[in-house]
Amino acid sequence: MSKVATRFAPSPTGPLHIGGVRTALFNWLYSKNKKGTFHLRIEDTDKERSKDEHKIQIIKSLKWLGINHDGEEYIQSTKINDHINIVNELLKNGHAYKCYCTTEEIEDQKKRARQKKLPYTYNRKCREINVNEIPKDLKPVVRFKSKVEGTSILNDLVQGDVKIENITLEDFIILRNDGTPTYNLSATVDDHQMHMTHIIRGDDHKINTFKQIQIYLAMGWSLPAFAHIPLIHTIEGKKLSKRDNASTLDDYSKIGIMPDALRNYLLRLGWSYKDKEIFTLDESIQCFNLEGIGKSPSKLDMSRILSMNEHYIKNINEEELYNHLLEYCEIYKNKITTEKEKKIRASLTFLKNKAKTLEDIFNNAKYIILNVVKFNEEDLKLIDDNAKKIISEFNDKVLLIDVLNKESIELIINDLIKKYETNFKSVGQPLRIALTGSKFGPGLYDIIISLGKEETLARLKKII
RNA sequence: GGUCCCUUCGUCUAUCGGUUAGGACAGCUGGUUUUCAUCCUGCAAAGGGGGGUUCGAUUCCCCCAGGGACCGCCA
Repeated sequence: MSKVATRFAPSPTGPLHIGGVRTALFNWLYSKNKKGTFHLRIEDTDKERSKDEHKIQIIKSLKWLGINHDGEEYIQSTKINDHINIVNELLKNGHAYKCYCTTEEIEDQKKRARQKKLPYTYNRKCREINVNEIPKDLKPVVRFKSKVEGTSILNDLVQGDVKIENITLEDFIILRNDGTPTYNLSATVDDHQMHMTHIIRGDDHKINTFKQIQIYLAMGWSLPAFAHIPLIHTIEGKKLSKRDNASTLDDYSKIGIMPDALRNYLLRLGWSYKDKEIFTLDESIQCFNLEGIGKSPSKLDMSRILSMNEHYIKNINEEELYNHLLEYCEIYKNKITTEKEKKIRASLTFLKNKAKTLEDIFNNAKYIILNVVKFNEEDLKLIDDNAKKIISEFNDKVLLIDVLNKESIELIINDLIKKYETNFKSVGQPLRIALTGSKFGPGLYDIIISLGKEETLARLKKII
């Protein structure tokens, strides 16, 4: 048994979406579990739609998630000559033929089939074309001579044995009339030349697999194993498409989802290992297997992504969390300056307890990160004359104490509550607004301590 | 329409013929609490329908229904 080799083969015609990421993840995990290799192939043969920026985005996305490919990226467009050579061989050994039917002709047949409500397959007209019937002025396409009789069986590693009548497979085109090879041919040749042992891909490729197996057979190549994983559906139950919202990795990183959390979520979407929910990267490699992949499609559930992220926020060490936050804020929010760093680090323990995302942490920490406190009218109204009096008195008392800690602040607050015969809210809320510009956020004592005496007094002064 | 796949709480899933059908997320209670949360109690919530096989089916087989994928000179 040769060493396991898997690949992920996206086309750079759009940003990589979450379904593709999961396919990549499964391929990567499988190969790593088997101590094999994982490769990245860029299928950029659609010159019209392939964009370099998408290629870059794909590689960046995989890297962000911690998926690294072995070896160089395999660029499909550089192998076109190899593909064409195989087409010629297929032509030579009688497994393919030139087809002179025009697009108009084919379209017409399709239309007629639709009207009669019959399934359309190419009528194989050019299979046995006479030499003198060949139109001189037409450039032919090359079609693969599919089997007409018998049944093909795919021993799928996820779905089990899948049978199909060969007659339902049409003589698919392997070379266009402009001389370029098509997907099924190129992918097969590449997989063979890359020595892939396991092809793990979306369920939507199943028919392609039957076509591709025929090419392997015609060339006398040994077959890789195939596994078709169920697709991810939207909440409406439809295949995830590039047009769907929130389906690229960037959409998730933008709201402060961390790569490990998304990786863990994606792992458990359509795959299970008893009741285990949380997998470190190493554990996921250790535990991953094809048997655990479910057969039915699964729906994307944002609240689970969020709660997974929350779990990681609360459980990874704070050094690591801080680094994630630093990077996140720099890219999407406001950069955390070095002088703020100390304060943020010291406050992370309470900041993170109120957060599901890095964005939540940022929002909770805004009063530290931003230099200016922004107020809104509504909240400002809550600081009435009476409140100002309390704030002013609080200010005076803070001025007198040396050590600002929970006990000393609590003492002052409690005194004020007693003196004004009121409750915590009417003392705490105006103070909170004065200091942070918000009714919500971390605990008041935490806010004051994190700000420090000097900054606290400075902010209070602006209100009173 | 043809071919293929799928079907357990709202969602992700466990169960590999015998269970009070388990867990997680979301939901709803109650408690702690300094706003908002966290945290801790608890509750509710599922085998699409019909036939078989079997002493016994969520589990095996068949049919039906529902959902999905594919049906490009895109990949």
